[in-house]
Amino acid sequence: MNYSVSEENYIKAIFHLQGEGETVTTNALAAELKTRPASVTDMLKKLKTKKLVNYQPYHGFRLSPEGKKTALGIIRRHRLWEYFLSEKLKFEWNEVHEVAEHLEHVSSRKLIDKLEEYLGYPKFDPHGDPIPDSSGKMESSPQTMLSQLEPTQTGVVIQVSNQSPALLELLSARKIGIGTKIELLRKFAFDGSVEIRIGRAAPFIISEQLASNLFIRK
Amino acid sequence: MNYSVSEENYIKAIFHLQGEGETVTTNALAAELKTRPASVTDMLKKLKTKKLVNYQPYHGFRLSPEGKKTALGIIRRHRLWEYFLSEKLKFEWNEVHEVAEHLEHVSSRKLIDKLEEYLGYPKFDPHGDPIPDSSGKMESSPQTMLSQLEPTQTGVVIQVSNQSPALLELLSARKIGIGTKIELLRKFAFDGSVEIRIGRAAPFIISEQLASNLFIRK
DNA sequence: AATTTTTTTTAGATTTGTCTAAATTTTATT
DNA sequence: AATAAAATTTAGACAAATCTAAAAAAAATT
Repeated sequence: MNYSVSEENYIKAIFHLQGEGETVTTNALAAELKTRPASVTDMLKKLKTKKLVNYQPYHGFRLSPEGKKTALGIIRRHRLWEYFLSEKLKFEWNEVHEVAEHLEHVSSRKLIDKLEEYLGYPKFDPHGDPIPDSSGKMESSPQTMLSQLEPTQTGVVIQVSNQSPALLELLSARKIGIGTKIELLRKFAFDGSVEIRIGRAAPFIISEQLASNLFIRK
Repeated sequence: MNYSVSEENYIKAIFHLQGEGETVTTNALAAELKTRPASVTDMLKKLKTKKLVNYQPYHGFRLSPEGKKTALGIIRRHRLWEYFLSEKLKFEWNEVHEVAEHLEHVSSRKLIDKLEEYLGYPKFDPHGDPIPDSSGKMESSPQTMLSQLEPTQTGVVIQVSNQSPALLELLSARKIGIGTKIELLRKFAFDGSVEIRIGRAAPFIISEQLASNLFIRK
């Protein structure tokens, strides 16, 4: 019922990699966790005996129902702390992830439930990712890619596709964050780049790659 | 500069045991940490190479200046979290300690400084213990034992001498906590017990032992 | 279908923190 | 001062989590 920090990190990483239906490979998980494939094999044997993964040697793995439930619990803790850091402690949007990586492993059930209550039962973290409730359910944010907006439509950023430092750095420089209202002015067919405007500031152009990593709600 | 959870627990325990001028013994520390004397010896060798303790085999030890600074940092984190849990998340007074034991090991400097700011720079935790500031300084609460009050004097509980579950349980049953206003009515010379009254409730008698573990401000 | 390449697992070592049992040192007692 | 008792350290073992290097299995290529 209670897992080590290391086990929790493996469970969380498998959850992120497995998505809807994919099986996860040893190498992929090793890359994700910046560890060695041999270490992954070792840990998977342990997680298998604990019935948290369905693992067949040489043929990849996915989380068991129990493993998935555990993963959602860890993600719940992570995202609630991110919300707390951002909303209450006024951390910058791109600083919360690293600190939450540590806080998420404090596994008091009561702590997390009371924290959630204190925060007012938020449904999304500062990156726009949904926060699972105490039973593991979460909203699937109805989202559109910015690049799919039509010219002169306006939307609010509700999510970014991932939290790589490179992306966060660029967003920070562009002054784009969750909640930012963006108006799409033109689309350039040549390279897919789009011209946007934020508030009354001067319009500017962002790459197709960036535009398709920003999810918005109209 | 950054220590493991285990190292931090040793440092904190040594700090509590060494008080003003005492040298700490291997057995005392083993008892405090619920571990074996041999384990303590092992860890002390490590802490010595890291220059956190002054340790002479067979002759006890105390924290070095660097070790003391580290201890105060850990205690600062612990007490700020206790304050947060009690004040913001509405934990019961006697529940905060255990959760804070885990939170205290999340060592982001920025997290703690921002938490302190958010909490309004509290000077005492819910047990009445002073919270070190970011440089390690803390107030030494000017305190009197309840048992030293004279009849009909009144005081406010500002600290309890320790946080043993047994004491906290008794205080909880007696409905006594930090901030409770107590009027001392009589002292019984035979066994040192004292009759007290809280607000307008019926007076009752507490043991000398309990009375001398409650620190009050007049 | 055979061979090469890639992926994954195994075998054995390492680090951290713990333990038990035995040896050593210090302290207390006669 | 000698001896007994208590405290402490050493020696050697173990579990968790990691690693490197080698072996084995699967996938890709010829």
